Amino acid sequence: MVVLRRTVPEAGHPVHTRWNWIDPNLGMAADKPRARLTLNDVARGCGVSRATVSLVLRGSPLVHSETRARVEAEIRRVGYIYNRAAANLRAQSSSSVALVVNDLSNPYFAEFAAGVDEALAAIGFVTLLGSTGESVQRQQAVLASLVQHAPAGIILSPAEGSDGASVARAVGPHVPVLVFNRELDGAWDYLVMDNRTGARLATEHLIGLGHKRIAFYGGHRDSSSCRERREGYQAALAAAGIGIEPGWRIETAPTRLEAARQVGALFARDPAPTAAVCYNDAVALGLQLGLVARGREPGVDFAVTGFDDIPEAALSVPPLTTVATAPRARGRQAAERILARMRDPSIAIAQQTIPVQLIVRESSCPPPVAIGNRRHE
Amino acid sequence: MVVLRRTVPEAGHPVHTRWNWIDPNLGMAADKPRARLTLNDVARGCGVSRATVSLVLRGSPLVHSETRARVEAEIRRVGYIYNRAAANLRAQSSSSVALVVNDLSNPYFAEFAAGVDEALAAIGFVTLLGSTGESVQRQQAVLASLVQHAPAGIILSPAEGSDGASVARAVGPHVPVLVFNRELDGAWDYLVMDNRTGARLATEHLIGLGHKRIAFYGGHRDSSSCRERREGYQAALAAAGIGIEPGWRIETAPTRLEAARQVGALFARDPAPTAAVCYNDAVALGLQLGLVARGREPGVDFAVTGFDDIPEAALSVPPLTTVATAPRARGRQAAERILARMRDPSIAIAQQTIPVQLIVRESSCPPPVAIGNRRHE
DNA sequence: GGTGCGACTTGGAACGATCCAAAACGCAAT
DNA sequence: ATTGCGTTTTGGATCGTTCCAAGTCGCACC
Repeated sequence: MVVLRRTVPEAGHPVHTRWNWIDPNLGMAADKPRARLTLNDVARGCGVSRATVSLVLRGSPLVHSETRARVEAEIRRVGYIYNRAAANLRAQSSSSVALVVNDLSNPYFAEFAAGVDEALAAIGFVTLLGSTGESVQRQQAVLASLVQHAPAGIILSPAEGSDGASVARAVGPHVPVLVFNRELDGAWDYLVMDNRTGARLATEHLIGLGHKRIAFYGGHRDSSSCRERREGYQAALAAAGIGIEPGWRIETAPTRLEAARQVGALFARDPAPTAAVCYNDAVALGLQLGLVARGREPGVDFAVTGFDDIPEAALSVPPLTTVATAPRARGRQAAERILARMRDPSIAIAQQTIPVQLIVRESSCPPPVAIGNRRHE
Repeated sequence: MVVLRRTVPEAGHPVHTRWNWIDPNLGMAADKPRARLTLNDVARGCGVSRATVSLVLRGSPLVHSETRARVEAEIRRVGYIYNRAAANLRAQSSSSVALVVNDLSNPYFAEFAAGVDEALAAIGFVTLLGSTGESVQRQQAVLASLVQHAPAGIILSPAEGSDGASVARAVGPHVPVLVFNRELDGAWDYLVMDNRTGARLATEHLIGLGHKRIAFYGGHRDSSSCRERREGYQAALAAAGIGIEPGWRIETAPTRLEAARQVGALFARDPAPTAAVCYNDAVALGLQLGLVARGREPGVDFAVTGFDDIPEAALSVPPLTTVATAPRARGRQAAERILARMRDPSIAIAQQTIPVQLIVRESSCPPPVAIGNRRHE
């Protein structure tokens, strides 16, 4: 068996990867371990031709039912396994889709990946997984590697700071790409969440409860999803005639830990906000922890909303009001879209916007000053 | 482009899958969209033979440096993309590994998958993903589909209730399999956590703090990992001469929600336990929520330990004492193992046990009756 | 001026499937 | 016996790569 080992993942020129030369004979196993069975073996085994077996495998109506039965019996008897790579080579088709995510350990993407795989598996496709760990260099290497397996399409959630031109160069002109979750410069087929509307809904919900001093909490300034959510937040405030306090836009890494650490910034000046629209659920949960640590009670004297509706959101104390996007369904949708483009490459690229839904739970309470119907668990 | 659509995923006979017959000409795109470039195109483009280009691609020392430069320039110029499927077909080798997990949305497996992909990507392999959603039938279908892509090996975390013989039949005799996380009847290469030791360590830790009434909380009775952890728990109690109260082994689904719901069972009889060794972190976190809901304070008047050390464990209130198994490193380890067996199939199958480590945090406190140095945050 | 040799290069023949045009077969009608 | 026709079957050619044996080339040596 020949093994090619890649050395440097040349980030600059992903189209052409160099390998170490390894003498083919070097790793040769001494004994020939009875190669995998082929169409020919099956054909010989039951006295028909390759072509007939191939037709049987694909369920063609051309073969006589008697012949079919004989062939199927033989297939089962010898334990023949179809070689899809060979079939794809000849048929110039593919039966895989590549999924490249920036962070698999994020439960949101894990759910998304599960959705993609679910939809692909249903039609006999497989998912080629690539994870970039938010590194643009690894993303180039991963794309270069995946594209060599001739996937029917690529679903990409770009690493932060990705360059559209580099991605286009790595992927080449023949594979349809669906960009998910983040924006990428250039003309791409998109599947993006309606971040603005989501954040607007959450903010309007807080305004409706009586809040006037509302912060936007967490996320990176330069992340496109964060920017869009901030815009939705600002739009809602502007529409309600509420002024925006720049000091109430607090930047943190989008993790629970960082969000918990930065809570102090919310109360740096007087008057302090009475509610916060958070960048996502992780941040919101971190904020709740941080509030508790400072002696405040989220859902009672400070209102919090999140974004994503990750499984923990429903189980936190208090349960988190958030904006749901159903990542698994999104994964299925992404797979459907890439398959549609694969079947008809002439479909125009477009921007599909994912609808969002506000889920109201106990973390969003009226402001302490407002007297009224306070919900309690 | 020919599309084969699988109909019924025949669970019984996964070796031979039947497809609907679709007339090849039916879905034919009218315009021929300029096929992908091949070695031949590159060769013609710079006036050498296929063979030479092939040697250049694989970094062979046989080609003249001048020729190499010319070929590399041409490769870059036309944007040639290597067709690994064709290469694998000829070389009878493979550059992919299949990863089949029972539940991708579980952060533990997501981390594991990230580790696998990390290790594979480093040597230019790709990960074929398959997720079974804990369904034995889907597992058979997924295995049958993946094996057709001729992976170099399969890493399998079996769905609950898997039958070893069925798995062996679906996979065939030529692909090395590494079973992870769960036991599977038959002779397999294993990578399993040291569940007994982990639970024993946690239990001993609680005993060392002064607890005498310790429950085992959560998990399914018939899950092998749960059984092993229970055995470690029992071993520690027995070694300390503490009797086991059968009513303190409480069964729940291994989720946060279910664990939170069942808390009442812990306090059904008097005297009630003062501590609980939990099946895993999800259960432990659920238990903590349930305790709070009943007016008890975990880490102050009731001690809790978990298993897995998921990211949330460090961030819960109180932070969770747990047993760490470093899933990402386990993923890398699994990939290494499968690659080793791929390179030398004669390696004997074995059971590799993953070392575990007790991480002590604030959720494990001394029992309320014991007077002494109570830690506090 | 042949011979040998090292350094490169190259044209088929694979790999395991699909596709196509042609062949074989059975059977009824001429 | 021949023809025609519909149903089944089949042998190459092909997909894009790798491998191998055999090729070309330049040059030193006798």
